Amino acid sequence: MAQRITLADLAEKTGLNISTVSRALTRPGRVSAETRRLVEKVAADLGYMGNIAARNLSRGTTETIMVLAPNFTGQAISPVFTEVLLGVCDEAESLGLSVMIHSHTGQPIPTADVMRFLHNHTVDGILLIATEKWDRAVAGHKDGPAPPVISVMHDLTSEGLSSVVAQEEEGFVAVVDHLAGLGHRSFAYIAGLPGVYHEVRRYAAVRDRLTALGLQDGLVPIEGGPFDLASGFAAAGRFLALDQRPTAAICCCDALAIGFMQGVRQAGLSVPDDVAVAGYDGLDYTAFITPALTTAVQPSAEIGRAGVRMLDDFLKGRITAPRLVSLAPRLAVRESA
Amino acid sequence: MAQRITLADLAEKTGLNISTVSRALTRPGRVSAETRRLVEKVAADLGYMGNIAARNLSRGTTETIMVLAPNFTGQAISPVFTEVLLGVCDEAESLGLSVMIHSHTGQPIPTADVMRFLHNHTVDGILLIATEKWDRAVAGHKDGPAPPVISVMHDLTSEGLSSVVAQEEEGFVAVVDHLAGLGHRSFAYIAGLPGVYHEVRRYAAVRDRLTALGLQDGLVPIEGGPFDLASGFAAAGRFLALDQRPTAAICCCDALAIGFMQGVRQAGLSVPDDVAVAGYDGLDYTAFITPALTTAVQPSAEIGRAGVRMLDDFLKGRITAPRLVSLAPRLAVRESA
DNA sequence: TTGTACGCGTTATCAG
DNA sequence: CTGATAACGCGTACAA
Repeated sequence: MAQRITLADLAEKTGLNISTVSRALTRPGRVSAETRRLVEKVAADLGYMGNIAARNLSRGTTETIMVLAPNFTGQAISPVFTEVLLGVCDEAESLGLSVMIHSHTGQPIPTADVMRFLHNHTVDGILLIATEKWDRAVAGHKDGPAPPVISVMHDLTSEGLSSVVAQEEEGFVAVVDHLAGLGHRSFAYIAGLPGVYHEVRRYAAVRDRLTALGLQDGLVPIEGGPFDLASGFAAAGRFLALDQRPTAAICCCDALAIGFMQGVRQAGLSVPDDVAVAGYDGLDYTAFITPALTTAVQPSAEIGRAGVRMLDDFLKGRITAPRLVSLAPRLAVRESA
Repeated sequence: MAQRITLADLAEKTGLNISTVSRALTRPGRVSAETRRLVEKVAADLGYMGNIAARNLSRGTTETIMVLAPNFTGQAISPVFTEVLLGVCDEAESLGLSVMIHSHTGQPIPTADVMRFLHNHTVDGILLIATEKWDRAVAGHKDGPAPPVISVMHDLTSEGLSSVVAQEEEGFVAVVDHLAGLGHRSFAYIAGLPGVYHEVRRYAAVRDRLTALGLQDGLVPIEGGPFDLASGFAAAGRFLALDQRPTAAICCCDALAIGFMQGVRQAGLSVPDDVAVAGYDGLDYTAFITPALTTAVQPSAEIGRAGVRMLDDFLKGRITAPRLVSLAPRLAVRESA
């Protein structure tokens, strides 16, 4: 590679001191207009590009954030994460931040390994996506201030981490209300992975809302599994085997819903006539299948954006105490329910 | 943050010289077993983590690659890119490479801007995803050796860039043959974005194969658009307006196919009875919709992996001349055709 | 095998 | 406003 041109070269060609050249390039206001123009011209002529590695070392900062995606190296990455990632990249770019992506399979996430990226100056901050657990003790901020780590799609404020999440409960309340409004009185709940944050919260939201409506006796939890299509398909089998089939199915997420619909329809049931189906997430393609899926659309990309903004605020020292931002989903009523 | 511990600290605690400590950590074989253990112990005790920024500067390398995703900041990111990204992260991790992700909206891609990431030592190499154009002249390797840039999902060997692609032609040949084998004699082709690499190649493949079969007169190209669901839906309208509707529709990609199916079915047509539909890509959810989509499944993740391997080989000097790797898709025959 | 000394390219401090 | 100089922390010829 070329990359010979350094500040020293510019200093030589301009006859200025290397420090002046550096200043002219990074704090244009701190030098005379004349010097500035000169430096800029010579820099352009010589094709100066700088050396990020050197800058990082000298400044002690990288202007880079890392996003940690779970199960990325698995069967299929959730389209939801993709959306979040989109928002992350978008916002990061407009804030002048670079983004590094790192996948991890472990749940709970290896906290120490994550902190290492901060300590060894690989990145300035980290965005956790849908991370189940965070141990503030092993992270080393048991009683000290929180590190530049933000949790997205999972409320980790209890561990001292600022978080941005969707109001999942609201989403499921809307789903339940919609279904109840349609006259349904029996509800299957197609579960996600047992014990997992999202699964627990969503089921609780459904159960509580049904209880509030006096409909709790109509709730039939059905084992689902990982948040994917195949699990939904498998759940359909369990649903079909029921003696008394509920007239509505509330799925923990869209992928489960799609798989579920496929399963019941293959068995000859009609959606929504025999069983109404609703999901959660709002994946784009749910609007383009037949029947189009009724689902609570969460602002995934916006969640990513908000996470990056929060991280940036944190890095710039604009916020210091853990904060929680939660964004509202909206119900998209379509054909399936 | 803590991060005080440096090699100098270890040197002090062990009584060894800083360079010995450095060696013990990076070339364990070049020091005595005793020193090595001592250093490792002290390093562990003090919680030494190193400083990546310093290492990068000193070594002149970052052990990081950048993947450039197009249109990432747009409507919806293609699930195909997500798959590729998955493979990239997977392989990069096993090769000890970090990955940075950067989106760009411009087509053609701003070659100079990309080269800058290399010259300023932000990353060691770059993976271009589905990049339409690359100008070797502005990239600065008109007649010199190629830079550490690999193109994925788009053959750019003509511009001197090693590339890894899917055998799209084979995929569409398989689709055409399958449809013809089913007895179809008239074929709608739902196009992608006009002029774009994939669109051009795929249409040509369909047309050529149909011609080879003597069926070229049955080909009816229909305007589609961007590779998304909405474009497919819109294309369905044009298809429906045809005087003589073909009995089969070959779509430039799965998203177009899904949207198209949705459109024709809403109009009361049956798939595959009134019109058989086939796609290309093999998105996972195409198997879980009704009717399940017949499509050519390309090994997207593997393409990402191969791209990273190739880039790594390039960086390690194992390969130097531009190379082309192309992976075969396989036809998944399902319900839609 | 270990130590010395310098280079990597920038930024920042502190005079001038 | 500009210049000299000292970090930044690590890698590595070269010498011992």
